[in-house]
Amino acid sequence: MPAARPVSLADVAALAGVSAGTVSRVLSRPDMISAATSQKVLAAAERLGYVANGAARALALRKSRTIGALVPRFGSSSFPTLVQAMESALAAQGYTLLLSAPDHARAQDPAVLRALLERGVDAVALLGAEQPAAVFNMLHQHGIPFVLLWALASPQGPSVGFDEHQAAALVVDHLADLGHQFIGFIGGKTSDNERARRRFSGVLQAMARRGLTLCTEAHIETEYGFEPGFKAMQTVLARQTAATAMVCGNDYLAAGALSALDAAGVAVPVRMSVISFNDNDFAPYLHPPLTTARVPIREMGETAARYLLDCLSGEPPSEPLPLPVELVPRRSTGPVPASD
Amino acid sequence: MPAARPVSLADVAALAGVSAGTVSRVLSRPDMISAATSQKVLAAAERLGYVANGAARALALRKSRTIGALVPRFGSSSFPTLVQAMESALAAQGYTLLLSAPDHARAQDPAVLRALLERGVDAVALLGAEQPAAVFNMLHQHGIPFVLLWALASPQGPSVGFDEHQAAALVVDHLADLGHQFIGFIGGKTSDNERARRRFSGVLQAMARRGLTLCTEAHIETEYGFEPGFKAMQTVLARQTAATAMVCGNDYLAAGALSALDAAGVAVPVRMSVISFNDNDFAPYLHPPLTTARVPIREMGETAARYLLDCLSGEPPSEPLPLPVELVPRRSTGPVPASD
DNA sequence: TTGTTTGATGCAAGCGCTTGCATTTGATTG
DNA sequence: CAATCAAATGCAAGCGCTTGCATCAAACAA
Repeated sequence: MPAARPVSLADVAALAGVSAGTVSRVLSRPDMISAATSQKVLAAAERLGYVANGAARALALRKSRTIGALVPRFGSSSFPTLVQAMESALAAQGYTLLLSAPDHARAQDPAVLRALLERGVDAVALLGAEQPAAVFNMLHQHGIPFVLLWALASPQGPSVGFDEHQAAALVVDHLADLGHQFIGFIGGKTSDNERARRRFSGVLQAMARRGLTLCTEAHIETEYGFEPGFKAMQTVLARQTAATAMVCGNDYLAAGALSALDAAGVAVPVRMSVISFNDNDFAPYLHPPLTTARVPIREMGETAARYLLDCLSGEPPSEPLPLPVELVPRRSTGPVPASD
Repeated sequence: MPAARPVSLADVAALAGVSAGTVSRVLSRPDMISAATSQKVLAAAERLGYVANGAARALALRKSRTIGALVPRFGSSSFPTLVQAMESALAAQGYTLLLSAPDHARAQDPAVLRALLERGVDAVALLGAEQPAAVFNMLHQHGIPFVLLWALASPQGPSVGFDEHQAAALVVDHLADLGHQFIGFIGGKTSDNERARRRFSGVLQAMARRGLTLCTEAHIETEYGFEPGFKAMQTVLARQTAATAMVCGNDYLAAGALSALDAAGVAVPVRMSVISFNDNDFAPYLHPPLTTARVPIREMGETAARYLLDCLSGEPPSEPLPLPVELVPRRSTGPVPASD
């Protein structure tokens, strides 16, 4: 039997024989109230199955203990991990994560942010530093704390991320140290993905620093994902390039590539090395286990949460430091094949 | 310069020279208002950068256009896909998903549901049919629509899911048809996972129906995940069982198992077949590509969203039908090896 | 012209909770 | 015993939005 009208503070107050104000205080500042009354009130609340009305509280308090996260669709990517880490860290402080996961097309739409603000979030986390001006305006106008995820030292605002160049250097140096000179790259679309763009330019720079150049025949831009990685690798194979190593933009692409290599009977790493970025959970279980630059995904989520929480508690948080990246050498990379 | 006080309806009204009520109507029932006033109001709102206060609206309307989802931590599993599908379907109708992802220990804690209710969700989706009575009580008392995910025709309430027995039959029949008689099983902990339990019993029943029995030597229960799958397979291998096929509780376990088999030099499917459930995105890219029973994960999310939305729009939704499962044969299964 | 009708707006009462301030009560002190 | 004080509680004013009802002004009919 659905309650006709949900139990309100006033109901509890009536049952306990006190005023609504008192009930409110029992619930939020128990030390202000005598033990005896507290008991009564708590008992009444319990008996009635009272559940506070968050909207009313948010209205009165002008805050909601809710944090908005604006992270594009996380079909095949590392975002779920990131999101979960945030959610987890926030929940520990009694905050809730309001998740907004627009598809790619709407990810940059200020209307999405607006929807989040309407829900009354106290702070928001956005993926990436490249947001339309309208977004930053709205944020500032509302005087709401925010943080940019997977970005580094952005002039746009506080960001939590890691050094893409460092990650790229890890990857390229590893290959260079193994003697590879002809290196290909399968990456995400630089045209519509800020992260893919930074990753690519990082790799390019790292190669330049080691006196290497990209094997343009073996360079493909595609969507992120297993299938695209598979296809891209097939294409590269068909081109019979000189590349002895492929760096992939992320582990999804790499997994696809490894699969294509396997299907084509190309031994990894004997005839071709494969390396990538992120170290997603499946990386150690590929064939062969994938060498990859571990990127601090979980840590980004946690750091972002902590930063926002600090903002809200009035502490003066300093901009989060870049998080560490690290090469995880596994068996998909090896010395350059003896030239035949 | 953060606005001292956020722009309110009244501010817009003042600027536009109308009453607050009118502004409200312009925003929600535009057809009630003359075009001229609408223009003025909209312009004023625009100029002020007005963003509605959702708490106030929720308070006045007694609904929030927010749906709560209670899904345990989704570290390594299919839940992100499910959640995203829901989010996506809800967003299309202007609803927001409020995600609550407690860790395993708290997943059953009624306090978590309570938190969701406090946030004023209009409906909620829960993972699994086995919830504490307190949870169902709270739901009923609040007269809030809810749906059970990944459950089937539960007496507890409306559920969206698929037939585990059918899925198990698909898997077992496939193996039986290939001539396997000695079959092992690596599954999740039946003691604390309702889904693992159903999966296991489904497999058992399907085997019985085909006159097969579980190779108990090759039966291991463990956590879900790559690593546990890897370890479990190693254990099975060490036991030198007669099993010629392993069914795994999900693709994560199977991927770990395949990796262990590969490391041990056991050819798949020549010397051992591996099959599992779910058809996660990485399944086609394992070595070898994994035969698995595809389970309607995305569809469950969408169906749940639709069901809840129907409830809220006052339509009399019928309990969702079981969704289809399907075997996806790939290369990790093959005929039983010639006995040596 | 005057009485009707109708569409467009204004008014004001909540929605349930928090909180500053006033009040009450019992304890404490001179 | 009266005066003083502190702790505990009640009161009531919002928080920003929606909406039923009253009002008002054109537009129309008579």
